Amino acid sequence: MIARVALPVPRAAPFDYEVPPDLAVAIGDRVRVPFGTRHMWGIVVELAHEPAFSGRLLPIEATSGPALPGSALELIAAVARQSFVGHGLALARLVPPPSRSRAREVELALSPDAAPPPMAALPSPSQARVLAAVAAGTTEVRELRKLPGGSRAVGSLLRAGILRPRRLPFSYREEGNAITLHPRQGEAVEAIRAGIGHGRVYLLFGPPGSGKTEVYLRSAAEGRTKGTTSLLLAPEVSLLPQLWARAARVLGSPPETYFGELPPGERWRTWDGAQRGEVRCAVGTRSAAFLPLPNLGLIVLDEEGEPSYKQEEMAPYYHARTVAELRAEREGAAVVLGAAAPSVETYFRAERGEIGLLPLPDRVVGAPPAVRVAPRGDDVIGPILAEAMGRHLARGGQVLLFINRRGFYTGAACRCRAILRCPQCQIPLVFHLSERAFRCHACGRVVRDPSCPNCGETRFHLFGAGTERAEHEAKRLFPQATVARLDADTARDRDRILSSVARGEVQILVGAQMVGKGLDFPGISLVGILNADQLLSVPDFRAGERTYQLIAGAAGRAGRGERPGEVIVQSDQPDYYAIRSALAGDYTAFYMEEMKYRESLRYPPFSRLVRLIATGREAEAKAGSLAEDLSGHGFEVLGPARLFPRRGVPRAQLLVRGRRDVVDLLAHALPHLPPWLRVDPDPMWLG
DNA sequence: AGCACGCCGACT
DNA sequence: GTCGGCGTGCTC
Repeated sequence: MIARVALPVPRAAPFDYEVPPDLAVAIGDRVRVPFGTRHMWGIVVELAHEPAFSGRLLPIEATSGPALPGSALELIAAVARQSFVGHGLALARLVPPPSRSRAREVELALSPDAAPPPMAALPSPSQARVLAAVAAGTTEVRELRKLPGGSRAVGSLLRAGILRPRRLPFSYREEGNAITLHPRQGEAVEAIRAGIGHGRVYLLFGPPGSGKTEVYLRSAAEGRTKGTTSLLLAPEVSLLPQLWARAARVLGSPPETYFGELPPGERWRTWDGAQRGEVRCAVGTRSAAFLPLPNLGLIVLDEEGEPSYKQEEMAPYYHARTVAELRAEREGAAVVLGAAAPSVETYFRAERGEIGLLPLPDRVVGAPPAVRVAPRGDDVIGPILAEAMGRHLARGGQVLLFINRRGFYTGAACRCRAILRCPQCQIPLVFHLSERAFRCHACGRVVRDPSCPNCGETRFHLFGAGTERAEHEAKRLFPQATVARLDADTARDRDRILSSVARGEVQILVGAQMVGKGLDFPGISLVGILNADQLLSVPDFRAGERTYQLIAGAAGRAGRGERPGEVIVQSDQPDYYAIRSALAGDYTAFYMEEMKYRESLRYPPFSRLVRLIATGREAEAKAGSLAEDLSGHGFEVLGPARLFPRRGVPRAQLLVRGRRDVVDLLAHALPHLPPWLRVDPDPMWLG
């Protein structure tokens, strides 16, 4: 018997190995094979009787059992093809390696009113200390081990079943109360229910507070009665706790979780549970789109326009939406794309009837917020916003301040007009107060005592504002208020920060990207968007769309409870269409203007773009000759354009513009990618 | 992706 | 003389 094994090497085709007679190997199994001078783990993609390779075959050495089912194998093969990556490499990056999950947190296994443990399990003094600490709220195993005799006691208490690993990654809880559906919500659930098993795709289009989440969850519950499984995706880990808690309420049992930063053991546990058919519902971020749930009935992408659904840092480049739609085609799952501000491409498809449009016109949670614009001026928090903050805080409301940059000052300029840049990446350095140092947001380099590369000056004019400066200003203006900051730098405390916001212990929350999305805190009555203009300063064809999404999304956080909401957008260009229509909450007005712009410059959805990135020495020259080559084959090529170097390595890019089939045509024209070239179909950003 | 093989510059 | 630079090419 011959097994074809996909290995994590650039080449697309699998390698043939002999299956030893005493080894049981199936398609989708992870196997260890000799490869050149070393050994590698790969995945069996095919079994055959005759080898396709004429040389001598080596035997498979070992197997660690099923890594994924055949359907997921084919799905990943399709994604690998579209992103010009070898099947084995894509598998290695998308399928988690088997890993034992070690308990990081524990909880008491017994409810307080349960029967006491039998005599044999009576705790020793050190066990008693551990139990007392757990009862007092210490759940981290690392902490418990520090107690006298703690290391051993935790182990024996786990073995005895008195403690158990805490599986639920979030402490956030939501009080359960049944919600009656609005008629339009009911119609949407009914439509989605009919699409389960038929691979239909829907845009669930409704303003913030129109009850989209309830529709997703009721649809998942409908699927459950039909015996199908569901996958609920959110664009950001910070949105998972609430989605998880609400899913647990509506579905009656907590869903599984899956996202990139999950500890390896937990990731594997969810993945393996899914392929064994033990998972009926999972929540996660974009990588969860690949979870091999059998009998998949529903995939939801909440806030489908969010760019974080696209993997763009590392190959394989994929969009969770296209993965979901591939699964709709192959597995019959219904796909629900939920958004208040959908991507222009998706709304275009809905308008043309390519996908179903399910509108939810009315807000069912709270009243629409009053939205005002205020000049930005020189203040981080201008007088109009400050006045409103004082007013809302005095009435016991919570305030959310949104700013799209991290750090304290976002730039430093020398007398000689030079801007302080990262010596490796060439992008402007950002001053962080927490470290009293400059940081490069591309490579993470920390620069403590910079000097101007031009004139040697060591003093700089610092300008611009990020989350740290906004936090500082909020504390200065309202010293009696508790201010918290949530951005990538404080993300490891995300759970704690969000819980204290939910409990009302935080009056002012300052945040970047991650707070602008679907967070649902009834106590937040005022949202301030500190610098709406900064959003537009990105020279990119999606800048308008992004501006609309961020303003509409942040505004949607206001007034979800009893108190009427208020939104203040600081901008010096309030008449720019993306800002004007976002202030009015009028997506279709934005869409019409945006479509004129996209059509005039033939940007998506009026074309399809593919981004080709060359890296290494002579990147620009190589990209240039590739451009000539592709033009000669009839492709419309833009560029080459030089990019900021990555880790000191020069980069250049080309854009290829074409019709729907441009990716297939390119794949034909570039059967063997040189190692210095990456291909990113349908890029989110062009820079 | 690694790692070996291979052919040209400065060193004990 | 050789130690080592990293340019090509192969791994079932």
